[in-house]
Amino acid sequence: MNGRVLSKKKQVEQTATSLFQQRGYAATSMRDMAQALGIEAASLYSHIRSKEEILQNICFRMARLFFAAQDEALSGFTGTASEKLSRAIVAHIKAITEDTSASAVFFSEWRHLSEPHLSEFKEMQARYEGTFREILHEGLGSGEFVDLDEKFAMLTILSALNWTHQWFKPSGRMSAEEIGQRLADVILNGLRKK
Amino acid sequence: MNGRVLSKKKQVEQTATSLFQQRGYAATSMRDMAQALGIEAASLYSHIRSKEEILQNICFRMARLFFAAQDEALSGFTGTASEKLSRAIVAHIKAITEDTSASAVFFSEWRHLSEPHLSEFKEMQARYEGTFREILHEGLGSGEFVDLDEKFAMLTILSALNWTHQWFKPSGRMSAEEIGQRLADVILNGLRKK
DNA sequence: CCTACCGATCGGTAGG
DNA sequence: CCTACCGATCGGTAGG
Repeated sequence: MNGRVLSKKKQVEQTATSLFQQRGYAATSMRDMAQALGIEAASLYSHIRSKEEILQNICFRMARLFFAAQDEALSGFTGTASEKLSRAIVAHIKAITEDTSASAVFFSEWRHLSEPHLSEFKEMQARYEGTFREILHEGLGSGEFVDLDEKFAMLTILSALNWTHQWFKPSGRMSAEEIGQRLADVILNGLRKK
Repeated sequence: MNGRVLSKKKQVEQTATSLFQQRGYAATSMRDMAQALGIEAASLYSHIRSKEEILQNICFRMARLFFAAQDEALSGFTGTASEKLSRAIVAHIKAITEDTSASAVFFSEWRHLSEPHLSEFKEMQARYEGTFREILHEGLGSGEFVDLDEKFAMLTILSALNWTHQWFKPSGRMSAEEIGQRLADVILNGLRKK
């Protein structure tokens, strides 16, 4: 166990993340995972308790990443709603790019969580989105933003951001921060040149 | 068979669409569908050839809807890139709102298509997205749009549009056309008041 | 980490 | 549209 070699449990989770991303949680069998790792299906249970436990770990670890990035970007920050929105967007992209595969699973597979995890997950999601809604509310109240339905705008912004995981390559020309800044810029100012 | 009663085959497809949307294709069993329809699983095969055939019908029917709306909006139309983009966006939203459940399945479950349908689907998807890319290319060349990566911008715009199926209610205050226009407006001009 | 195995469930067919 | 049933595969356990 050192920094260069992942623990077997981490290896299992990483392999599972990749397969869940490619085929979806329901369509990935324990035997698929075992084969990808070169072991027998039954051996997986030395490292994990159940298939769903892996999904839980992926989803809640990503949720923590999103909250940590958001908190860091906003706690103690005072500024206009535009500035806050911009910081929240950059933080969101930063969290996505930290693990694009886990993000894909987080966004698409959480519905396969069982109770009580499903309810807990939805609660966290609502809380996270709430921060965006508050920023939009502030900007609408101050007359900084154009007249828009808060929830409508929040969902549209987040869905625009959430496909970043599909094409982000850590080896690409732009850093996560640069991509986040450009996205924030287009969301605030639009595609059309002034 | 008249206009008021759906054929049994259409009933099966509609029930399947709803279940695929809620639980995903892989997690929906033929027995789930049968139960929702009040018949035995084996009886489904009087109306459909296989589970995947249903998915194929949903995905390719939606694809035809998207193309038809796009063609109607753009064929023979001459105008600025902004105007074209706006029309393409309204058409896209119109197609989504015609069947939000089928749209959800179209967007999320197409990866479960088998060959050769999967390749055909991807080809159509690339062709459809290509129209958006061309419009962006035109607007970038003419200096109408701010400097952006074409593919990046195309994917971001479409992902912002594609969550409309999540919250659109035909009974809501805004029509599909109005929603499309507002989305086009925000994409072109941004959230920030000028 | 393996062999051996469990009961449940899967998509689908035969024959009416 | 049903009963009866098929072989394959599922997540998971016992015991080493």
